[in-house]
Amino acid sequence: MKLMVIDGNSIINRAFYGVKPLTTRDGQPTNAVYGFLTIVQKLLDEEQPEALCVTFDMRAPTFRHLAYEGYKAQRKGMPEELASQMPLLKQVLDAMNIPRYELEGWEADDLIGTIAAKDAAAGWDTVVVTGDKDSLQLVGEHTRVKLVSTRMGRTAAKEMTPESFREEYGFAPVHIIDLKALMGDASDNIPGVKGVGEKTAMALVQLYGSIERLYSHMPEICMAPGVPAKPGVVKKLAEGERDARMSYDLATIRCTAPLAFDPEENRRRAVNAPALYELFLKLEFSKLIEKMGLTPAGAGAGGAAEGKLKLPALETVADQGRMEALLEQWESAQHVGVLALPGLDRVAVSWTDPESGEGRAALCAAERLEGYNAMLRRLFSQRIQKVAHNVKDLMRSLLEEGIAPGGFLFDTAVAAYLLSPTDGSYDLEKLSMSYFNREAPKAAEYLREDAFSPLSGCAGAGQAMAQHLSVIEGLYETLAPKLAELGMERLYREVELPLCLVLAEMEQAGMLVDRKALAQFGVMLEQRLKDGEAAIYELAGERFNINSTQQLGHILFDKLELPPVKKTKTGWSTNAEVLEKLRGRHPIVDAILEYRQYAKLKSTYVDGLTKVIAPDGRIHTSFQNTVTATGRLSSAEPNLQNIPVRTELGARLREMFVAPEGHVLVDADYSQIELRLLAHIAGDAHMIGAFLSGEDIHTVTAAQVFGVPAQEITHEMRRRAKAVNFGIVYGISDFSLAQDIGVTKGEAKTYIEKYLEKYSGVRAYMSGVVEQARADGYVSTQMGRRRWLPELRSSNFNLRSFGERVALNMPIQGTAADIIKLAMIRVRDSLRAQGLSARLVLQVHDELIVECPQEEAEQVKTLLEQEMAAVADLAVPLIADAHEGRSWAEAKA
DNA sequence: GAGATCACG
DNA sequence: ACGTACGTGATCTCT
Repeated sequence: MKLMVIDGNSIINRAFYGVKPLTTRDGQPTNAVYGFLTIVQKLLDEEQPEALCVTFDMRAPTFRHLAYEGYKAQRKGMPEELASQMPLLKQVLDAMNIPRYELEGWEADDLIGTIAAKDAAAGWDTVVVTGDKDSLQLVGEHTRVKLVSTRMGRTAAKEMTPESFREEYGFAPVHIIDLKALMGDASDNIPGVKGVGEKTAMALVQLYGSIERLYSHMPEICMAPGVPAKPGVVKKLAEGERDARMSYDLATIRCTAPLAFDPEENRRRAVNAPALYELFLKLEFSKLIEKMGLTPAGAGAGGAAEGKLKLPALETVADQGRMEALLEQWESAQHVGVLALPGLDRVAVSWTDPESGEGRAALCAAERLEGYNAMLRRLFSQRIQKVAHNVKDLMRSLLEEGIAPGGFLFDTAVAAYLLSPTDGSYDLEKLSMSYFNREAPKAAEYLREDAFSPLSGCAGAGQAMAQHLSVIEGLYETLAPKLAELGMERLYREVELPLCLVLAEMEQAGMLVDRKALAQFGVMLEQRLKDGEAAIYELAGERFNINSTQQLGHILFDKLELPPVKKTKTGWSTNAEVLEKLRGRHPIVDAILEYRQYAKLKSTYVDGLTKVIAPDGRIHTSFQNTVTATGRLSSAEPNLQNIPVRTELGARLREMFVAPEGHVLVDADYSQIELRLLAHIAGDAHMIGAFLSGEDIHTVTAAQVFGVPAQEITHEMRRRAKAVNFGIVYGISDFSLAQDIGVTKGEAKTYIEKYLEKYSGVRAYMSGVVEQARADGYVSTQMGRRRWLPELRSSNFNLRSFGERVALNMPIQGTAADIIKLAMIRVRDSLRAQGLSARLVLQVHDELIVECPQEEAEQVKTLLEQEMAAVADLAVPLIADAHEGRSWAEAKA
């Protein structure tokens, strides 16, 4: 029989510092509780103990629990974000029917020791789970310790048995008390013997074991082999004997706490599911609810928060007459909800019955209805106001069917994204849970291949669509007022929503690819890869998988004995930066760098892109408008926003993106948009002046930083100034700047100081925006886009620093994103208004690409430059430059 | 599924 | 005393 006892305080601490901040909607931190449950679940799976309990300290956490967080944490005691989670954890444990023990005046350690002792007496084994090395003294025949550590959100547990302990320390576990008696433990207020440190103490304990034996052998000590021959060790030991004995007592875990404990009473029990469900709802642990299959008490009874969702009565539209009647109702309804399958074979519509006020829904299927296509045209015209989830995708489907989309009133996915852009995903199941505490079926219910096949009984699929429509309706009611409340209505109505159509059109347009040229390029790369591979095997003296960083590391650092430069979590780093440093030490390094370049180009670009060329010879990316934390778009399947350009060979890929016969590509990009926005937002007079003068900003900055006239700026000085400019926008540190441009930390620091001295408005902005963000809990762009920053209130230094850098960067990157989004809408509308057949095909953050007939090129260039520049009225000029070419490579120049 | 690497702004 | 720049997506290896 085996009992697992968890050191509650220690593990919740590890969880708190190891798991990124997580809060409920109203700001209650929950990361420590969540992390605790994850850690415990993992260990339970591993150990499968018959019994389980948790111990807690009955007073403020001891210093040692916080010791690894540094003295600041010690001094202040437990941070509020953690303290507030303690009662929550206890509630969760109670709901899970896991016994917990705490005793006035006794530390968790002592309780654990007592429990282990009672287990042993009852013939049970004990597994102690803690993050705290002090407990190692308990390790014995019937007691193991699992030492838990968390790094970067990953938990690892190291198992300590008498054998593994002895292997690591060279003495029996119980002598860890003697070790502490000698060396002390500052974090635990154990003095130890003055003048004896870890080295001496280890040697002595390995030699003598207990201090008892040590003191009885005092005279021989100075001659003993292995003991550091420090003069006066004997004297110090003699003088410190009292301290040693006192420390011994302090370090000893007391296994005699007055605790009524019987392992039998701690056998694992089923959780109290309704209670746990309520609690997890409160904590917004929807994933855990799902994983544990929890359901509310008396399912269907309905809690208070569920009132917002009403399941509409569903009908299946059977004939054209009924459809006609419905369309009329929808046209006079204030709004309807729509949910369509990707191919538009089926569409479900929800609305409120004007007479009864009841929720209704109708399901229309292409296969069953004559005039289905005409119905779609009417449903998706301006005359019916529609609320949908992921409007862009729906519009794309419509465009593919040749139907002009109109009358879109609200997009629940985009709204949820604007309200909280860092949530990762916004599927209806998740939103239903987080906004209404209500489970929704998985979209797969109706997206499955056979969802509506007569064999599988399609009633379930229709019901699932109806349920999702009820979530869409509920979200519309809930999110629309929230957007207004947070001042994002205009951003929503004038940017995000109209952008959906622009993006849908761009996706549908796609970019033409020169398939043959791409294939040829691939053949050339293939050959170089083959040659490179052979050369590398030759230089290494063996064949191995060059793509495996592990195997490559072995070759470079073990076999060829090159000096490792940097570590990763799993071994020695072999990235380009490292290899660059090893250049010249062995010819294999250059060969690998080259090989890597070819491999990347071949697999990601040549092969990757070839795979996704559509039958029309074009590549249709998907623009994601609910992904980034700053408001930028992203591009996926394939990503067309990271096509190579920085190296000559890579840039050849852009020759493969071409315009059709008689057409050209026009590429227009903003000049230094982020730095211009920094100047504008910070209101920095000098930087504004620099932009107004029209000089090269990096050269001007170099002149400022290095204190020499602009004419005397060298290439290297400009390069460094450019790095400082970028660094500032990212929330710079001297260390990283030094790393980036290859100077010492001191020099980097001087550059930054000089920079901020000259651009004092920037300095003021940097401190101001962080301070404001701390007060508000968020940062925002000029158009009101928001990013919440719970990190700023974290007591974890790294997280807090990250929050500060984000606070600096997001308003700049985000405003640039807002600007180009607005520009896209204006450009698209102007192209139409001017009757041009030119169309937008790509956006790459500060760059727009238009495909147009050759004869429209001049007009399009002017239009792009003007519209893009006119979007924002800044304290500095906003400039866009356009070029044309037969390929993207040509047009970029 | 996570980590390492590398492509872009 | 901390660890080291913002924002993405794709591919490959390895568990």
